[in-house]
Amino acid sequence: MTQPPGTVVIALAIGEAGLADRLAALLADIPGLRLVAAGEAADAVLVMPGAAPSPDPDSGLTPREREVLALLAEGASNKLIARRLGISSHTAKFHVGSLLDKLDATGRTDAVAQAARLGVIHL
Amino acid sequence: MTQPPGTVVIALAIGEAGLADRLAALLADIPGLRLVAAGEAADAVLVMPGAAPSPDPDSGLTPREREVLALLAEGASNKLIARRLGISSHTAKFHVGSLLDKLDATGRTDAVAQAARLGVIHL
DNA sequence: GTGCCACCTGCCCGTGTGGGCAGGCGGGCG
DNA sequence: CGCCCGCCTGCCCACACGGGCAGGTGGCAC
Repeated sequence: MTQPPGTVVIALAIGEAGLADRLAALLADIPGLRLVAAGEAADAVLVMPGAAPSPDPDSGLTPREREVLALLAEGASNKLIARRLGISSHTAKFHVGSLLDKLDATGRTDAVAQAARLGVIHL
Repeated sequence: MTQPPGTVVIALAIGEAGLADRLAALLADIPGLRLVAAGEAADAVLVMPGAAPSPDPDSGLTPREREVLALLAEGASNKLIARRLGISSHTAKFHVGSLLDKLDATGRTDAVAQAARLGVIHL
């Protein structure tokens, strides 16, 4: 059987049999798209929703704190954060302190690591 | 617009724009299947294959440097690192400095973030 | 009006950080 | 032997950081 040029090959990695069967049936006769065969590489994979990275948890951070956190994750000093956001370094430090409290971190380094672990930021 | 009973809702989590567009187009006109709307839960998610974390690149770090990096990622100070590894804080600082050089980081916070991005450590 | 929240600002102080300088040792290799 | 590498150690210095204290404004809800 010849492969139509430009066909997208999809693998099914769905643990729920009912959903897997329904998806297989729905995708079976779509021109330009087909299910992966054994031993073949797929272009994309259908998985259950829980397998995707969790959405950013809120963590109760204010918008400003999120801005500061993003700059922290770039290794920015308080001075640089202040300059970037157009605020005083004292204010930057204030927000850093709030982040440390909310993320239960011992310092900025720990805050960035913890935020990444929690999925609050993506490095 | 009423929802047809039993429609499968699919979310697209494809980083490659070309592939994402093609999949969106292919899936758009399938009866019994539709793409997820904003703020809506999906039944299944289409992702790129091989989304697993890349293997740890070596990055040319010595064993000691790796030990220090792991402690850095816990937010440890040089003093704490020294105590943990049974060395002087000067030596701990020396290794931190080497890490900054090798990871091309501006400081310890940047080193941890960069190491995580590179897959050298896992947070 | 009051209280809460987010954001802003300044100062003080002790500790931490990063970069520089110096030195050393042991092990492996040519 | 000399060289390289990894690891260790000390000192000096300027700057950064974190925690504490104090103050302020504006917006919003009750």
